[in-house]
Amino acid sequence: MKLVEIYQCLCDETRLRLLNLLLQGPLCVCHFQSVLGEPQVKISKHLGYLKARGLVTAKRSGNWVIYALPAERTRPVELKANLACLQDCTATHAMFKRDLARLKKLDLACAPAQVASGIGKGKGCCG
Amino acid sequence: MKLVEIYQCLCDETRLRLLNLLLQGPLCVCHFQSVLGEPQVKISKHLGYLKARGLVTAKRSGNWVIYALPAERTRPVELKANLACLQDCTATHAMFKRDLARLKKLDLACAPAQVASGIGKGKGCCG
DNA sequence: AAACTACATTCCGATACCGGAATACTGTTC
DNA sequence: GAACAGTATTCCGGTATCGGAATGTAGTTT
Repeated sequence: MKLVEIYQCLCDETRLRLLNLLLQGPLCVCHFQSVLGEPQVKISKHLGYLKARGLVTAKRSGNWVIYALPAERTRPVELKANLACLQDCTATHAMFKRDLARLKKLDLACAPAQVASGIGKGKGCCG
Repeated sequence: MKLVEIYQCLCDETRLRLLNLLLQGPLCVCHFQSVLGEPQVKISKHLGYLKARGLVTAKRSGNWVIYALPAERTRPVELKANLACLQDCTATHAMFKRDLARLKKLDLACAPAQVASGIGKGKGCCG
């Protein structure tokens, strides 16, 4: 993974918000939609951009697709460093804090553990 | 200074190389040219890009223009964090290390202290 | 003031990115 | 299998960026 490619992923505000949320753990697309309040196509395309460059992974689970940061052990050093830096920087900014607050208010009906156990399937995810 | 604007400055390889060099101290344009081996217009435009966004400062000194990172005390937190992160990341990459090695080999005839004292004026800068 | 050095800007074509509308795809429910 | 939910992709216009050639500008030397 080239350093400049990491920065290319970080140079869009929507992607920064997505990654900021992912620092809390895996999430499905509808969570991003409901937290960011942006249209589905926009979210999906930016997630695709990040995935194509290895900054996130995706796995399908029923109707939903769960996005996550790569496992910590497999993260290149530059990515670790920049994610840590990003977390520091977002911690003090209103928009990012607001996103995290909204995330906590979701019931996370399709959070990975619950999806795996079958809870929430077909019941809708984020209302 | 917005976080995303910092990343927009970091998402080009030439600009990463320029900033990596500036972490060592102020430099004039001809130093960048001779270290990077890139045409003048390319260097100048990227420095202009960084200057327009506040990541570097420029002051003229005779024929030369000296570029520098903003004074440490005036650097926004996000910039400090990202410059530190950048320095960590470049420290282990061949191209960036090679640039630093080349920089050390220059006699720095127009280095700020020497320019201020009049040494080097008109004698050419980087040959 | 003419010639020169160092640097910036303008003009141009090529490419990448961004956002939205519409459509396609995948898996589930009835 | 038809309808549905969640997600991805394609098509499109607008805009930003990038690099190079040519030209412009500021300051210096002679």
